[in-house]
Amino acid sequence: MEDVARRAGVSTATVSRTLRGLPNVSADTRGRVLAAAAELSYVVSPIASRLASRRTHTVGVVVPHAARWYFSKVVAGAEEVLREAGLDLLLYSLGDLSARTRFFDQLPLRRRVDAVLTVAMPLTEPEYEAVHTLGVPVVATGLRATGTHCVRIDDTGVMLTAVEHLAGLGHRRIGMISTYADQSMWLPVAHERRAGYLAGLAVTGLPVEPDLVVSVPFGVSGGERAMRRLMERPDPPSAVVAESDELAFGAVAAARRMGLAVPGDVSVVGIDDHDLSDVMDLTTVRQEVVEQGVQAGRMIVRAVQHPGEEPRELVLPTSLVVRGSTAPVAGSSP
Amino acid sequence: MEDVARRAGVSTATVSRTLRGLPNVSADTRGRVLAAAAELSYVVSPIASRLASRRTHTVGVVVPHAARWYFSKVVAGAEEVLREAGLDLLLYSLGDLSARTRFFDQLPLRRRVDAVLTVAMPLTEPEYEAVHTLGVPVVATGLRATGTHCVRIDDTGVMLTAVEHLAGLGHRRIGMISTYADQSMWLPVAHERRAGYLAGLAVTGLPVEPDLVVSVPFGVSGGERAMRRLMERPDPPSAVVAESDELAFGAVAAARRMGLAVPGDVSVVGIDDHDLSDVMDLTTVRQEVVEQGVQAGRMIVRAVQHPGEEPRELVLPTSLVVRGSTAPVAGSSP
DNA sequence: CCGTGCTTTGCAAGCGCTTACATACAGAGG
DNA sequence: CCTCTGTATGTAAGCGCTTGCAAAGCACGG
Repeated sequence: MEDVARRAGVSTATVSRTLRGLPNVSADTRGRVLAAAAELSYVVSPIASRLASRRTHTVGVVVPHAARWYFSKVVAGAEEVLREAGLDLLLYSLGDLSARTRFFDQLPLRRRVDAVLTVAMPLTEPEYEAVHTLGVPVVATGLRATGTHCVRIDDTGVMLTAVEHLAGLGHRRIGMISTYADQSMWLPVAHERRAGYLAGLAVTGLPVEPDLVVSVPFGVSGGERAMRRLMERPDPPSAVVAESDELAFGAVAAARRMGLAVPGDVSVVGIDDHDLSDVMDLTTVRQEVVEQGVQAGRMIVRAVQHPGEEPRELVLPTSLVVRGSTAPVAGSSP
Repeated sequence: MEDVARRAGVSTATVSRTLRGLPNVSADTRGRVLAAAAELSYVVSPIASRLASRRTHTVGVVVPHAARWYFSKVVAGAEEVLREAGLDLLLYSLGDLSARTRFFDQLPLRRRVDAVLTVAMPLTEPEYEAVHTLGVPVVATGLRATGTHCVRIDDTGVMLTAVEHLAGLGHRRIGMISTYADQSMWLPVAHERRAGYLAGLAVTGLPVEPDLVVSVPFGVSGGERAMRRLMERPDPPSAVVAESDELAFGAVAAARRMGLAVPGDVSVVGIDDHDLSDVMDLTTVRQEVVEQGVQAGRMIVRAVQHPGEEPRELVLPTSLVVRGSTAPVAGSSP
């Protein structure tokens, strides 16, 4: 920077101001500085500038599992807008429980970030407090959050939509594939979607049969297991809603492997509109995952610029996508 | 840090040495310092330490498309080992061509990283030079690289395996779904896999029919389009290999939508063993994608610690996974 | 011609660490 | 008892920026 200053015939302070686009630099000076910087192909050292300005220009993004479809989409969406805003993104993938406890114990984000983005991470009370000792704004995606900004979808609503769709096709006995807490992650979402399922039954006047809800670990193989459990019953349901498309994929596969036709013998609907849902011909309720990341990124940027604003909540719309995995119930009037 | 020093009755230099685990600190002092740090719940400021030590402790990871299956897996694998080694990971998702040119023009990694990891990014000569002006070690995954470390699979070998499998089932006319350069990404991989396909034909004594190779953009819908093109021919092939599982998914879906049974009318094999390949019942050649990330991460760590070592190349094994999308050719002896 | 209020620029003190170098001290060897 | 090594610690000079404050320059009205 000193070289640039010398070449432009100004002080380093002026170079600094110019390069950061501060207003109180004359056009003439600005030109000389920019020229000098270009000639020397100089870029400021972000590290030095962070130390001096006491801002990290970094946001911590913590996800349960970076490689999963949902999370990688959200992260990709957020990455784009954060980079645009000049913020670095520090990814923490918590993976298993031990990584999670270590993370919240040691809080490696201390002194490293200006904001935190949690992606579908329900925080326990102590975890919540731990994060807040960082003293930086927090934005949550993927679930309802209190006390922080958040962007999410209507998790009960999506399930309600799914059930209504099936009921509209004449299905009277609808099973649900739910998940149980894998390390207490996702818990609230599972809960809300289950509530949506129940609400759907209520709205359409169907009876609740608790045995028709089976809970499995998240993932394709969980979906398979759940489907098998449902369809091996003496009185299997004629339709099944799954908490997510990946579970639904497993369900469809399991049904076919059991010799059942989808949707002939059983209809299946998922939630997400996963990249492969079209290929699987899966009826689903679409959510815009990348968009959630983008919006979360915008919230982060706002929060970094104006800390201490009222927590804002953004609920993104969803929509039913009807494909070939659902059909009128067998035996209904043609 | 000063507070810790005072509390432990030593100088900040000693605190620094202790906290970084340098050897020349007496056990007694070490204990006092650690205790003081713990009591004050002090952690060093990574930023200050980076400025003073002139090392960023950060590695730049550049990928074409962060949200895609392959890339998010590699990144997740690398993230784990880099974090373990105390290195931050700075993700650059290049997305489209304009982002890419901007990236290599401005080189935002300047003064930011101690190493670079490129994931399945064939670099043009100028791009290669640009990256090398950073003066840091570079590791490439997903393709053969010269002049830098790299971890990859045998891209011609996987395709050879796929073709041999089909030939072994009696297929004599095997189509291939290839990709064409979307922004010159992936180019070399596509090339090598096509070479593997041709090698497979040669080895099994099958004739080359250039029309049986169709190139489409990467993705499920590309696979669909390609399959339609192949199967609408007057003389469609009895089997198809796809450059990747995602293309194969599209191919299978397209076949079914055309009323063709898989594998009854046409066998399909992919490359990857994607998370959903099992559910799609797709025969494929498995590669360990997360493991590639892990190994690349290890290489990065080594390279950061011992810069200037000979470029190393690591070729990971692959294996054929036979599922239900391939069967003996119709009309062959039962 | 001088005081005022702007805008533009420079000065210099940090930001919170690391590290070369100097120092102190303890035991070993003569 | 004294020098010689080697280890343990302290001193202080940076690392490369930002920024509060002061100074300088300028136009303007009185």
